[in-house]
Amino acid sequence: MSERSLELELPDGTCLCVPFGATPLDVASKIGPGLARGAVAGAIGGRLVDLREPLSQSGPFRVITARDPEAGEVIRHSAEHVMAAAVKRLWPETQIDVGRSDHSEKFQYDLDVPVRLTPEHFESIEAEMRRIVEAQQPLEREVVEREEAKRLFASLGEELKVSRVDDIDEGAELTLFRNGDFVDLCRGPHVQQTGQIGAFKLTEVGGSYWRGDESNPMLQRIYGVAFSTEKELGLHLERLEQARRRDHRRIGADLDLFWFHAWAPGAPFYLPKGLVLFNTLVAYMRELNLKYGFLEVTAPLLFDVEIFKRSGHYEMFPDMFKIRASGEDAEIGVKPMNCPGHCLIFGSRKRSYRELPLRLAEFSRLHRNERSGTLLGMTRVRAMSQDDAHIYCQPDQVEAEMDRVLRMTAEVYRDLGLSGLEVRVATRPEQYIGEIGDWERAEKRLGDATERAGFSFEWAPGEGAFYGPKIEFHFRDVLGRQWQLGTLQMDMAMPERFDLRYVGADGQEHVPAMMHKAILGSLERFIGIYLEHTAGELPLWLAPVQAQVLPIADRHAEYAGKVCDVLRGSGIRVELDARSETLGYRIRSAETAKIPYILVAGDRELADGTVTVRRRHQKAQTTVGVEEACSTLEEEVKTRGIS
RNA sequence: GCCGACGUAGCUCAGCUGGUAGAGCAGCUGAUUCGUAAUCAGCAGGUCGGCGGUUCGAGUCCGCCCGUCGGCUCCA
Repeated sequence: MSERSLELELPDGTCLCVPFGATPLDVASKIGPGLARGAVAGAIGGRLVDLREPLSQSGPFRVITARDPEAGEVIRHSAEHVMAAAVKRLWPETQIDVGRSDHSEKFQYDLDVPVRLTPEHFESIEAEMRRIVEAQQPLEREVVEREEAKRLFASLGEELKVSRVDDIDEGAELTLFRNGDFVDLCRGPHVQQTGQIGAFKLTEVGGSYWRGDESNPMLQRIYGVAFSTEKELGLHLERLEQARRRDHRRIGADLDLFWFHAWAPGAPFYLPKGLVLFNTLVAYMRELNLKYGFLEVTAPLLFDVEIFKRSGHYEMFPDMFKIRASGEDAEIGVKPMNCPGHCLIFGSRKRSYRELPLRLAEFSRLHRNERSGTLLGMTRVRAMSQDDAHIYCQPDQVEAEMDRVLRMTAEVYRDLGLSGLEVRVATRPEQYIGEIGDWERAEKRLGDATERAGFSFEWAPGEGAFYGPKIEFHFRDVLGRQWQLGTLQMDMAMPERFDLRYVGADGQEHVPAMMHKAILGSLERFIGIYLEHTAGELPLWLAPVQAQVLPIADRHAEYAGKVCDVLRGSGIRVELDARSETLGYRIRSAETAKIPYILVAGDRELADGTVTVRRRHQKAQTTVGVEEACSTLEEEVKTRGIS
């Protein structure tokens, strides 16, 4: 291969030799004019390249067309420019800031617009966008010098953009993309002409701080989605509708699980059925605490804030503690976490190495003064409980304790049917306490333990807690959304801060190692996530009502009541629905309440001492003896059957 | 907290440019006694989120507050 040419390996296996500096569009034209017309980008070695960008390397090459999955991000990126152009046409004084870096799902633009934008403006912006799309404006790529770019943006009154140019590293090549009179600093890639943006829709508008900093003025951010076809847009909107139906706030209200009142923002009321779910989860975690050697405690709810000054939380979260009993000198705080209390328990008497590891678990309700704008149903609350525990051990026991927690974690996620886990090890953040060397050792120990437990993981640099690095478990739900659940964290600060010591085998005092563990995390948040994941169709062992007994007519009510008694005697949560409604009506009522089992009792069942069993969503039924139905349910509860 | 939208019966929503509220479902009562996703009839249910203002008159217009939702933790 000469220096003056590149060798491109095409998807069909053939090799194409092109001159150095040829563009993907040149290559596409060489292959065929139809392909060139349909091209939206090139890809070399899997990396997207703008059609107008000169190629500088050999390798596997593809032309991306509207049919390729990668086309979406190119189309969205170009739609983003079209949107900004449309807004500038409508309000010429608008200054543009920046768009989105990840176009895998949506696009956005931060703009300084002279009007307060509301969704009502979308129609006119979209109409303007449509005009630009229909005009099939070519997107032109241009390489410019830094000073030239600054002069250009200054002449256009784009002060925000001028300052963005200053942010870019010296020596980096600056490129502009133009369509019509719109010009933006941009790396691309972009479609050839705006007509390739098949379908788009603006979705949201909201504020965003200039450079993400709350002390800066606020710009307006418009979000949108774009696809190559109307059909894809339709599918996208359907997915949103599906997510809306699974919204845990809706399910929680429909199934009478929990409720919120304006007088306690961010603090759920658990209704009887919701509390069954909560309590069942706690009972399950208690079972595992016993199995894995965790000892449950309860520390006080209100504390002199001295404890949080000691732990370091007071300094980190100064707004978290805002209670003062009148006439008292001490500032009182409601506890936002359990660890300081557990440290007091550890320090309550002299500790021997013989009682280590000491694993203290607690389910107490915690209160955190989360900012009002961040509250969201059960998933972001101010009052919550965690399946929390703190482990105090000798330094040489840390590995074994990590392994123990990771085994427990794997067991919980398996029992709950949560797959699609992704694990991250989060390292030292900018604000931290302790020594860097200790941090690095702890980070490695966490990574190693994760691998020993059979999880693959990724590093999450700078995302650890201020007191130590942590393992984070992320779970992907059936709709593909990712949620953080459990964590295992090293704590390099608190044992010293609370002056914790144990007497070792050598008769000397030592500082214990400390770890924080939560597997479900906040139970409120977990319940919210799990309801969305399961669409409210909880497995039998967690269902607030496990079975509904339906007598066909009044004359069967007494027998149905007896069936209920038998099931209740075995600990099954059962309800009788003897309303004078048709059977079909009551079946529907039980199905929409997502009750796992419907047991019907009529003349035949009364005569034979049986019930007809209908599993949720299954039309097929079987008739079995009451005792048999009872033991089937008992077995399914016991084994925590998923479905 | 900041930006924006929204707040009408338990739920989902209607209520035009101001003239003192309406539906479906749920609930209750009665009839029906029924074999696997909605039987019929009737009844009841609302300080229109709260407070203040404009007006002869406010669910509707204006202001403040509360709540909920969407967004804000950047990075061509």
